[in-house]
Formats: sequence, C-alpha cells, structure tokens
Amino acid sequence: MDEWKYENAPQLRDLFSRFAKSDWRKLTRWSIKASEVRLLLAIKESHGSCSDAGGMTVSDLSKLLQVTSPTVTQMINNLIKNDYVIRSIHPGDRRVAEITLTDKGEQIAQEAGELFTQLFNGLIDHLGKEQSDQLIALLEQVFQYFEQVGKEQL
Amino acid sequence: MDEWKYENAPQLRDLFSRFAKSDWRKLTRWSIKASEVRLLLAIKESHGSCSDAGGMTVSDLSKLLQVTSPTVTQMINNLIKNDYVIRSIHPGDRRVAEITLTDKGEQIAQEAGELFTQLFNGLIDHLGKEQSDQLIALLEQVFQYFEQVGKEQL
DNA sequence: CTAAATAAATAGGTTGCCTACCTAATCAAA
DNA sequence: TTTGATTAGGTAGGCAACCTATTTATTTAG
Repeated sequence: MDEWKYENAPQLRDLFSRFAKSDWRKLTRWSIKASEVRLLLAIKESHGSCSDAGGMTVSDLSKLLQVTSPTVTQMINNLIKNDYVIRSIHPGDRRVAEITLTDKGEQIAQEAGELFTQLFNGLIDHLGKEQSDQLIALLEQVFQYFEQVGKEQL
Repeated sequence: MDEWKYENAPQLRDLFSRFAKSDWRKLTRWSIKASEVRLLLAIKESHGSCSDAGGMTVSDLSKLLQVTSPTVTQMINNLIKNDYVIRSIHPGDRRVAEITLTDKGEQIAQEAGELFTQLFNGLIDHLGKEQSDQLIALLEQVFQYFEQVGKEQL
C-alpha cells in the first residue's frame, strides 16, 4: 500500500541530486568570483532600499548572504583590491566598516541584477505564470521540510 | 501587463538562492565526507543492479556522480586508506580498476541509502503524493530550462 | 609494428566557505 | 571614572569539493 505512495521517491531524489550538482548562481560572465558578484549585488539591492545614504556593514552582508563575517571580510578585501568596493569607517561607531560600491562595482551589480531578473523571468515564461506560482508554493514547503530535517539531525 | 506576470520572480529567486545555499546531501552522520558517502552509495546501488559480480570502474563512477575521473580517483584513494573500498585490476583489461565495497563501506552505503530513502519518503509525506508528483513535473521543466540557459552561456 | 585512443593516476590549483583567535571600540555597571 | 563584558570586524589557517594539466600504462586500429 505504502509502496505505491513512495514509488516516485527515487525520481525525486535523482532530481534533487541533479539540482544540488548544478548551481544557477555560477551562470556569470565577469572576471570575479560568483560569490563576489553576489556580494556586489547584495550591496546594490540593499543600498537601493535604504533611505540613508550609508553603505552596508559586514554584519549586514554576513546575514544577508548567510555566511560568516570573516568570509565577507575576505571577499571585501579582494573586491577593494580590484576597485569594486570602498571601505570607510562609520562616523558614529568606529568599529563599523561601511562598504559602498565603486562605479565599477555598481556596473557589475547592475548587470548581475539584470541577468538574474532575466533568468527568473525566463523561468516564469518557461513554466507559465500559474505553474511558477505553484512551484513557489511547493518549494516553500520543501524548504521547510529540509530545514526541519536539518534541525533534527543535530 | 508583463509586470504583473513577473511579480513573483524575486520570490522565485530568493527561494532558489536559499536552496542553492542549503544542501540536503550534507545531511550525513558518518566520519567521512559527504561526497565520499555518495560514492559508496553509488557503488552499492549500481552493483546491486549489475548482474555480473564485478565492481565499478572509475569512468562509471565519474559519469554517475558527474565529476571528473581524477576527482573519483582521489576519493577512492582516501576510501581505500580507510578501508571502505578495495581496488583491483580488471582481468580482461589491465587499464581498468575495479572498485568494490568492503563490509565497512557496505555498511555505510546501506545506512546512507536508508537515510536518503527515508528523507525523500518523508518529503512525499510532507507534500502529499499528488503534490510531490507535481513537484517532479515542475522541477523537470526547471532543470530543462537551466540546462538550456547554461548552454547558451557558453 | 606503430600511432592513436583509452583508462586511470598524480599533482597542483581554485572556489567557497568555516573556525580560532585577535584587536579595537562601545556599552553597562560599579 | 574605571573595569569588565559585549560587539564589530579583521587575519590566518584549514577543509571540502571539485577542476585542469599532465603522465603512465594499456588497448585498439590500421
């Protein structure tokens, strides 16, 4: 009885395996690392929605990208070296670094934003609006499930 | 008009980002690397379906796991060192290494197989049979889309 | 027999993180 | 004001998961 219910589990696993292996985030075309592109994009997108003209902090970026702050620091160091971002000290709290995009960094972030927008708009076209909404609903549940399982593992 | 169509693209991207960041394959509990567990499992699952009692070749594993053969070799070297697999020369073609599981390796593969089966059966429970079938159909299309985009990038 | 193709191994490299630990600055309590 | 605790970020080293370049040995094809 239950065997019929789980007949597609292997297929599901195969699919998720294939997904794990491919990473759309690697679909980039710039001379910097994919992770660094994501950081530039994160700065641009948050800066845009932030009414005060300051930059991003390391902690903010760390939370947003879900990586540790030393990871962010090291990315930033490399991006500074190649003139994509600028680091300055926050006037009100000297512990805090403010990270802002240079024009060069802005350019890449802009392009990356467009690329990803195009990518996911294309996916919606490919699936159709209704199906893509459905996919969202389903994936939310999948994510929830994996998170729950992850917790139980600890 | 089209803007309404793409209103959920950011959400889709966010979801895919979260998925990219988490990796169910890491949900393991053994003292070897997740990638190595996968290799052991691949051996067990293919060996089971293979009517001749020989082991797996490096090429086979490479194709199955979608990694290069040097990657497989190095994994195997480590697994040999820790007594999870045995390498022998194929009697009919001395270029070919045959990789078989030790009892120890068999044990881990067995457990991993059960863990993943449980994981995906649990997902089907979580979603319901109908929804999980739907997810499969949708993900097939998503995968198709990303593959196509990946090709166009080159 | 010889050259090309094949299978696998070795070595070195990159990316994407993480942890351990440290310094400097800020905050809170005495 | 001083002191201890907390916070923010930086540095260094390490690991996992691959990849590429190259080499060696074996097999195949002409």
